Amino acid sequence: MISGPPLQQLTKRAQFLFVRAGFRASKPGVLVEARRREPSGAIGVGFTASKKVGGAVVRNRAKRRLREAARRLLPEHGLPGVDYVLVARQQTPSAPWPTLLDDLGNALLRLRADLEGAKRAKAPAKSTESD
RNA sequence: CCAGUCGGCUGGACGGCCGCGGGGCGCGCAAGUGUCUCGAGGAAAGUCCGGGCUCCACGCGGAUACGGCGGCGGGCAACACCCGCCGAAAGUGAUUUCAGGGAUAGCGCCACAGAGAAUAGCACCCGCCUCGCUCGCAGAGCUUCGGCAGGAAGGUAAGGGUGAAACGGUGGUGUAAGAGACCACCGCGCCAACCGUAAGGAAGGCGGCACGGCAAGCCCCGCCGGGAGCAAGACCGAAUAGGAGCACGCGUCGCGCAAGCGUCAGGCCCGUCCGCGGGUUGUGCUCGGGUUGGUCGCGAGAACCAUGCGGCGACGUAUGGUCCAGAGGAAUGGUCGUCACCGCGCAAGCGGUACAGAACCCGGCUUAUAGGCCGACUGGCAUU
RNA sequence: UGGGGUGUCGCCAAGCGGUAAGGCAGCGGUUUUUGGUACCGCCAUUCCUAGGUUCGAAUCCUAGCACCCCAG
Repeated sequence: MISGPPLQQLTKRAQFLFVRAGFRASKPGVLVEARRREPSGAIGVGFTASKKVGGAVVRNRAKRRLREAARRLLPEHGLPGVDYVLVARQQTPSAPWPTLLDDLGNALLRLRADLEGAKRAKAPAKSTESD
């Protein structure tokens, strides 16, 4: 595996709510939220699936697929010091595997652009932490 | 062979690559890492019952209230579960279903229709019969003298009609017409030889029609139930938080008798651009409570498998063998290929493979479930 | 884990054993030159689902489904 920044799992409700206030990118297979926690360090990642996705078996399956996809793509496309939350959608358990990987990859690229743009814009005026 | 009834089992297989949780062992100061091994279900579900376990309450026993259960016998740790039997109902049958105690303990309800709906009422529904009746009406009823019509009188409840249900049914005797008034059978009620542990069955006898339904309406009878739940509960456990006790001490200045308050100094903590700012404070020791957090509770048991024995069966028992998930955002997977099964298609091929995820643990119930397999039995047809 | 509640027309709802009120909306008509208003009429055959009790069930009982709320 490519050695990137270490992954760290988000577990607390407060951590999820923190990320919820950040950027988000929606694809048919997955909804990704991201917010910078610190300038550098571990990549935080959390997974969630609501009851809308299905029963317990289906939700577990969705989270397993997202976890596997994140394990492959996040060290390469994720930014250090940023927390990501992957939210399962209704197509997550049934979508073809390459499609799911594409969706996650595109979402991560989009968020990388958003995060870096915000960093530049935020540099002069430090106090404006909107969105 | 066709149709059906009941019971039981199963719930995809193999391989490549990359991974996950628990445990053992090795290496390592540690972080880790290598290796071996184990790793979801018949319903893990719904949370509807019964228990174990833990804490709380409680002198013992009983009663009331409330809730649950309700044929009999057995099984079980226990049960609302299971087995066998009895009764009732449905089906040609195998078989299935049943909250299946009490309606002379009492109260309540029975709409509409109908004459009448519950200590029966009796007669003003249509009727039937008798008649000593012919009053009233415009008609001193009409008449072929046989009767007909009417009725406000009497008898009757058989027939029709209403209703879910109408106070026994069918046939006969009887009668003016009728009526359990009487008779036979059936039904009903009471008693009952005998059989059965019992629920219950029942030969037979007696009575003489008298006792409608609803208790998943209130209720009565019998039996059962103390409450909460693993977020139970136990242990560990910081500081500038904060409680109690003991010993020591009582810094500077101001006010004050003192307690105390303010101030400065000192100690400690936080932030820091290292200038300082903010907070807090007698010192030491001991004890107890306790938030975040951590550990335990947590899986060798009403356990599973095989065989024998007892029992119709549920089940019990003996011997031998096995160790079998245990997290805390929650593991047992992701992906690719081959095969199996099903559907579509001439074919190549394409699509699909159920319901569903342990969270303290057991015994049941209920509900969901693609497909496949096995056994027992019933009815029909054909053949021998 | 424990406890409580709701489900009736497209929407809001009454009804608590005896033929399913009412309002809004909708449809048709009358009035009006037209629209609005007003008036009249129509609109529930599975009362969330499946069984059962009863002569009779939206109502009573049992099981299930969906949704909501409360406590820790």
